[in-house]
Amino acid sequence: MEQLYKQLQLENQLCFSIYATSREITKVYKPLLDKLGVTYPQYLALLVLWEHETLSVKKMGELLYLDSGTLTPMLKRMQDQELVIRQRSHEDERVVFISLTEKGKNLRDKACHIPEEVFSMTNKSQGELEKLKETLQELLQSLHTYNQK
Amino acid sequence: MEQLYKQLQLENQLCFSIYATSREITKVYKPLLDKLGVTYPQYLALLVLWEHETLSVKKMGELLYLDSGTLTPMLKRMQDQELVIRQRSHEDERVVFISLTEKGKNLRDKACHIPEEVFSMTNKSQGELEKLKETLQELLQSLHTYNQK
DNA sequence: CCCTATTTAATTGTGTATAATTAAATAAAA
DNA sequence: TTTTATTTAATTATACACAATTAAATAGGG
Repeated sequence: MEQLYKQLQLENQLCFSIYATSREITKVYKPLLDKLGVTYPQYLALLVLWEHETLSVKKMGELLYLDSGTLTPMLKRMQDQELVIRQRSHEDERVVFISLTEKGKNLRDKACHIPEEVFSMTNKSQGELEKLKETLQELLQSLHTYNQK
Repeated sequence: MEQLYKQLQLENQLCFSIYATSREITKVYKPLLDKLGVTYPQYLALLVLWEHETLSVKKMGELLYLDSGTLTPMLKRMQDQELVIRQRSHEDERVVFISLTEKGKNLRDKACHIPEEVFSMTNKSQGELEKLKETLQELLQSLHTYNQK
């Protein structure tokens, strides 16, 4: 039983180190994203829109692992800020396409230097972070596949 | 500029792989924690209480990297479920101590097997996950120190 | 063609997160 | 001792997250 209790110690929880690190990263981004007027999840939406130009809500949800309960209100807030346009498909009225406004497109240049600024806070080498990212992407795939079943 | 745009691709974002993995892990825990009647953040609170018996809200916040705006309402919900007791310190009326009820203590035995069940979903070796945890703990420390300044 | 199943967003309700403010209590300085 | 600064929770307001449900539209089978 002692051995089992030991596995419940906070210090031994990989899940907690991921959970806490994720929130600390969001805090590092905060002052940088405040300059752009967006939150961290909104920044992720911009990343995929800068890459894809136009996306359905469903496709964005697949890329970001978020569902419509999260995306719909968030994208409406981004529409209010005139960062994105939401329009229903004519071919299939169930589908809503999201695209960038000029204002949304222009934020890309202001965001360019964010990755290196965040990198400088980590005290880690590029290689170490690259390795970490790859391990997490594999883990993410395993867990996501399991959660889909 | 192309090089800078490339760094904004979702696939190149370590931050996103941490963020998405964290949420997928929470989903893996969901059915296991439903049996105990708690959420994932509530489970983290139980982990530290099982280790420390009694804690102030401040101390719990330091351990979990959460502030009173998150903990106060969460601990009130846990009190409503009769998992914890909240009582103000007599020495310093600003301090609120949190301790476990019998019901809260007893959940420990039901939680014992959760870590190994989650482990089995990862498709990774113990060693690989241990290494991942250590890297993340170092990163967490760097980011937290930076966020405190 | 009609019925059923599926797909897709939106909505609703609950539970975190966090910044900013408030309020109470303690400690420290003048 | 009186004032000032600090500490600690609680409160408030905003923004995610996600499960579950709803509603509309499309697709597929008979």
